[in-house]
Formats: sequence, structure tokens, C-alpha cells
Amino acid sequence: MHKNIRTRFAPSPTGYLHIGGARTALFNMLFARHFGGTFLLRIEDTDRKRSTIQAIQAIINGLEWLGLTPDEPTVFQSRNIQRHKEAAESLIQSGQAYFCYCTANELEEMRKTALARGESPRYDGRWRERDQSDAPKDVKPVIRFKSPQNGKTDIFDLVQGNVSVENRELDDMVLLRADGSPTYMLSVVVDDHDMKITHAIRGNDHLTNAFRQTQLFKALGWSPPHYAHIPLIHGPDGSKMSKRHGALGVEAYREMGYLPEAILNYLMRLGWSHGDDEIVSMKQAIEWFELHEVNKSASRFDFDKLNYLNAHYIKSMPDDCLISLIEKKTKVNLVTRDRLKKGLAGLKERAKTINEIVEKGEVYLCSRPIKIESEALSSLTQECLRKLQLIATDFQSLEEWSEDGVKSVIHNFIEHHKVKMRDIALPLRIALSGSTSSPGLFELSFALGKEEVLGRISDATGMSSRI
RNA sequence: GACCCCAUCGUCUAGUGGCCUAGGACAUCGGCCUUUCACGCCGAAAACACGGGUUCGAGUCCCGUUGGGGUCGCCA
Repeated sequence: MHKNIRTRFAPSPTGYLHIGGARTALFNMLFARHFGGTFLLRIEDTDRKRSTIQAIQAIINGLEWLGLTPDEPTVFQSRNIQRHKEAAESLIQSGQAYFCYCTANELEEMRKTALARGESPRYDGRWRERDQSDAPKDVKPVIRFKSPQNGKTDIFDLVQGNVSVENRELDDMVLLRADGSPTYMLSVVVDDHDMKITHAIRGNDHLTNAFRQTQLFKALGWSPPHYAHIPLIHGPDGSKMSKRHGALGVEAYREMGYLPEAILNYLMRLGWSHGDDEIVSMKQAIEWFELHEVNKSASRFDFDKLNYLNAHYIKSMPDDCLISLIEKKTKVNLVTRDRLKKGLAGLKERAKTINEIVEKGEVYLCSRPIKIESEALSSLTQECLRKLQLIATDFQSLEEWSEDGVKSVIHNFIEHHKVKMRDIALPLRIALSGSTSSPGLFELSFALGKEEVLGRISDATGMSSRI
């Protein structure tokens, strides 16, 4: 079972790569890599009307961003349609499929009556044994699978365990539409077989599909892959994930300033764990991942934990990488880049997202005169301004501009003028950052540089005295 | 509604019959650190859905109840 493992992520390109899909892809990759197998991507685009190239691109980009790139060229299901049709034909030949001439109205009625009788809405099999000569001329038939009526179908799911259903519960599904195109149910089976997929790892919403697919595999004389239905991700309130809950495309997470490492780490811990380990790299995950250790129950999406992980990976990211990410989100020039670099250590400590770094890093990136928050401005008393002017002259005479140098200037100031740290820290912070909350004063001053510090102090004293 | 699946702190989870007076993490609350905001450190509160069995012994096995989810398309 561990030889030549082949897994696939098989999304339909009707929208972005959402967070649940990303996790499915992750688990497929983790499992394949763990056994030195192959991870594939198959775009399920048999429904041409709903598939878009934008969606295909979004899925491929999303996977690439997360580092979940397939090991072989992407398979487009629509290119295998001929094969799917042949499979349907062969089932007709072997008497395991038949033409059905029901109209949409007839089907609608069948569902209603079944529902009324307290049964599942389903096709009643009326064309199963009916003679072809009865076929109405004006109706194009679909091909339906003649599914077994007796016995039951078992699947041994690697995550969910042994699951079985009575065959009579399953109606005859459509294999080929009236227009001759194959349905998902047929395509998946044929492609999984042709691609030599050994393990179908997908969302739990496919669990009941596995029964029908297993029947189809058998009818075609093939053996089904091992199935693993991983639990779904729900919204924070336990209901189905909505956009509000984080059911966004992965590119939305990138825009919000999340790191792929954080998302991957967060996603892998949803339903899977390795003892008490919380911070897990892809390398470790590949080494440790086992399908039978995946939980059966759905989990809820939690932004707090994602934020925590993201903050962790931001802290451990090299400065150069961080700066280039910041540069993608905001304008940085030669001068501000230098300031940013000097102040980055303090910024990293605080931020939960890249966007937060950009926001907080604005103190280094903005140019004079800086904007001062009104609340901060109102705490700048005349006394504050006087102190600012005084300390400006002290800064002026500081020759070697270093963090320690700035520190000693401030400490000396406190001693000479017999004031508390707060008394000078607050006005200085406001003058330099325009806010009552900023990075540490010493590093802020140092990173800004002497000229900028003196400039901002002078701006503040000038501006305030005019009010 | 029918069928299928699931059920440990608010959340993610550890736990595979005795090591569990249930462990870790996020969030919450308190303290320390501190020039602000954070970070960090220390501490607290917080769970085996319920009811029956099986067993010397059950969070762990079985059954039922309740609750939640999924599926029931000529969508995937």
C-alpha cells in the first residue's frame, strides 16, 4: 500500500481556491510526500458553462503561493471526455447502463412523490428495463448507470472507518448527459483510474459519493482507490463557512497579510496533530503525517489562532524577506528603506500580519511634516513643547547617532531637568510618530536618524505653537 | 424527510480500558517586565453532551437519546 502512492487534489474551477480546498490539497501533498509518492492536480472542468479560466488561474496561483505545487503537469478533466464517453459506452455494451428518456418535468414529479412518501428524492428507474422502441422521438436520452439493487456497498475509509449503505438506497445516476457530456461521477472514476490514483483524499462532503463511485469502479472492472474523507471546516459558530467566517480565496489571505507558512501550519492542525506540537514545519509534517491520525469530526475556523501563528512566523522571518513583502504593499524609497530596516526588529515583535507591519511601519515611511493624531495633539501642552525644544538642542549636539547615544541623551535630560521618563517620552513619541503608541522610543529615534528627528520635533513645536 | 457521518475546556487538540484528581495551544482573566502599545515570563478560570449497559475498572468498548454536519441535480 505504501508503494507508488499517487494522490490528487481535484477542484472544480468555478471560483477561487478557498481555505477548505487549500487544506485538502495540503493533506494530499503531505500524505504523498510522507511515502515518497506523487501529488497531482486535476482541474474538474467537465461543466464548461461554470468553469472559468480565471478560476483555474486562481487555483493554480493559490497552490503555488502555498508551495503546494503538483509533481506532474496539471490534468484538465475536459481533455479526457472521449475516454469518459468510451467508459459509458462500454457499460451500455455490458448491460450495466441504459438510455433514459425522462423529461425534466417527469423527474421533478418523481422527486415530489418520493418526498411525499418519506423517501429520498430519487429517480425511480422507469427506463431501466423498458424497451428502446418506446423511446419518444423528441427527447434526447441520458445514459444512466444500472446500479445494483441488492446487497450493500462498503467502503473502508482511511479516516472515517468502515462505512456502508444499502444498495437500494442509491438510484441510477446519470453518466452521460443528453448533450453527450460526461457527469462528474463518471469522470472522476475514469480519471482516477487512468491517473493511477491510489488514494482519494477529499472533503467529507464527498463521503456519500464514494458509494456510487465504488459501484462504478466495480462495474468497469477496476478497483477503487483508497478513500480518505477528511472533516470539513466550519465557521466559528459551527455552521457552514461563509465569507464572513473566512471562507475566502487564499489570495484574500495574502492580501490581509498572512504568510503561507502560517496558513499551512494552521490548516494542518485542523483535524490532525502530532502530540502537543503546535509549531510544525512542512518538513516535520511530511515526516509525521498519517491519515489514520486525522480526526473524524469537523473543526471550526479560528482567526485568533491563525493570527498567533502568523505573528510567530513573522518574528522568525529574515529582515530582507520581510522588507520585500512590505515593498509589495506600500511605497518605500532608499531613505525610508534604511529607516525601516533599522526599525524592523521592533515592528516584527508587535505585528500579527504583514499589513499590520505596513501600518505600524508608517512612522518610518512617511515624510515630513507627519500627520499627528488629534488625540495626541491635544496632549501636547506648552510645557511639552518647551521640553521638546530643550531636548532638540541636546540631540543636536549628539555626535554619534546610535540607539545608545539617543538613550543617554534622554537619560541625561531626565537627570538635569529633574523630570520623569514619561514627561519627555510622551511628547517625544507624539512628535516623532504622531501617535501615543509607537515602537520603542530609542529605536524609533535611532532608526529615523538625527536629521529627521530634529525635523519632526521642529515641525511639532512649530505646528502646535500656531494653534 | 430519507440515508450517511460526527460528538473532550469558548476554539484547535492530547488521550486507542488502569499512567486522567483529563495534558498542551489559541482566546479570556490576574500578575511581573516596561517610556506607550505590544512581545516575553509567571499564574488562574475553563471540557469528557445525556442515559443505559459491558468490565474488577470507561473519556477510551456497545446500545439508545439529544445535538451538529453532510448527501439526496442532465453541479462538482
